[in-house]
Amino acid sequence: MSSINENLSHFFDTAFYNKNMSESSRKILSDHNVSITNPRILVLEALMDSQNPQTIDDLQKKLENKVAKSTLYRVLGDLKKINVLHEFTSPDNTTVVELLLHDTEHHHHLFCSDCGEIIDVGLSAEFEKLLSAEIEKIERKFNFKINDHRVEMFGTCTDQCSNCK
Amino acid sequence: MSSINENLSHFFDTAFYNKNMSESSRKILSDHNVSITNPRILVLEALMDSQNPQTIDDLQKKLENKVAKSTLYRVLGDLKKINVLHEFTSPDNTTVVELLLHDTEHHHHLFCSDCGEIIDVGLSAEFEKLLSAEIEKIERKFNFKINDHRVEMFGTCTDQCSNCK
DNA sequence: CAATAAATGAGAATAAGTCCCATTTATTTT
DNA sequence: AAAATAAATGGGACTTATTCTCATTTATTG
Repeated sequence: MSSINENLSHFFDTAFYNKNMSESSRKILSDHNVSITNPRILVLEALMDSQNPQTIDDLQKKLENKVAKSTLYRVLGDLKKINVLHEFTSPDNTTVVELLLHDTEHHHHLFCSDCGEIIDVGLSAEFEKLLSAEIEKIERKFNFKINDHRVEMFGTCTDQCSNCK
Repeated sequence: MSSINENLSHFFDTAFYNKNMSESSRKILSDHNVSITNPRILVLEALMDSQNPQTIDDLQKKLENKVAKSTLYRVLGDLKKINVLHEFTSPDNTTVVELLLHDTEHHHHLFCSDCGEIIDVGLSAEFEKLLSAEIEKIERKFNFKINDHRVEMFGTCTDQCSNCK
């Protein structure tokens, strides 16, 4: 319905992942040889609850003290280690975190300075090709091996934050 | 000599800005109706000392306690307010800061995960045009007004960090 | 040059994130 | 399936970056 979900629907096998979040949390853990514990399942469920990046505070609220702060940070670290979690910082310097469920979901971020919302954005395949070419030039110029990139876009939603929930 | 300086030389009117850093610091302040004080001049000089983004720690070392920590943060805030300073966060979650001396110096960042260095990178004018077009599509799709963007590239320098000083 | 306003220094306060260790939970072995 | 072993957790102490407070100093204005 919303353009956000529409835009990102290809990132999820929705039928699978939404059916039973506990089940898919377990699958993520076992697929990566990480032991299945209650706190890990709860954190994964909280992460799955939203497709866009969330703050640590968002997560803590959802978890309602069912997971200790130290455990939350530890679990997030575990998920980063197995590459299912991406952590970055918003323009107002808040740490945000998002699940990466497939390697295919390369995307970028759109930041609203009014409401703070962060929206995942895919760019066209043609543009990504041009960007890759440009990045190859940079690799040669600076003698770098570049293994990832991201385009950040900063602005404001123009109609009463309709995109921002 | 280094490819970094060569790449960024157009960002600076070197003859002017390097001649007398104290003079140009004063000019920056008076141009923006900010009162000229010693701490502000010292911080601006420390910022001018490097063309690439620096950590707060770098600055504190250069300033050798000639400026109080609270004042340093306050001055950085002042400089952000008048839009001559850009603050962002590196992938390892360190706050970095760089002077923006002209509006013309739109650029992007290349992060080395080996040595932590951050390098300013300009992309070709043709590519920037294509990127703008792509961003306009995003504006329409999400009903956003986008006023800035940045491409972040992540990788490692391949020959013993020759680029990284 | 005096009066007023603004900026600074030093350290206390806050907040995000990490660390430690005794207890609990998962896994492996028998 | 129970015991033994290994791993994970909770809770709070600790660390570190940044902000805040306020008495003093420095700049600006009349």
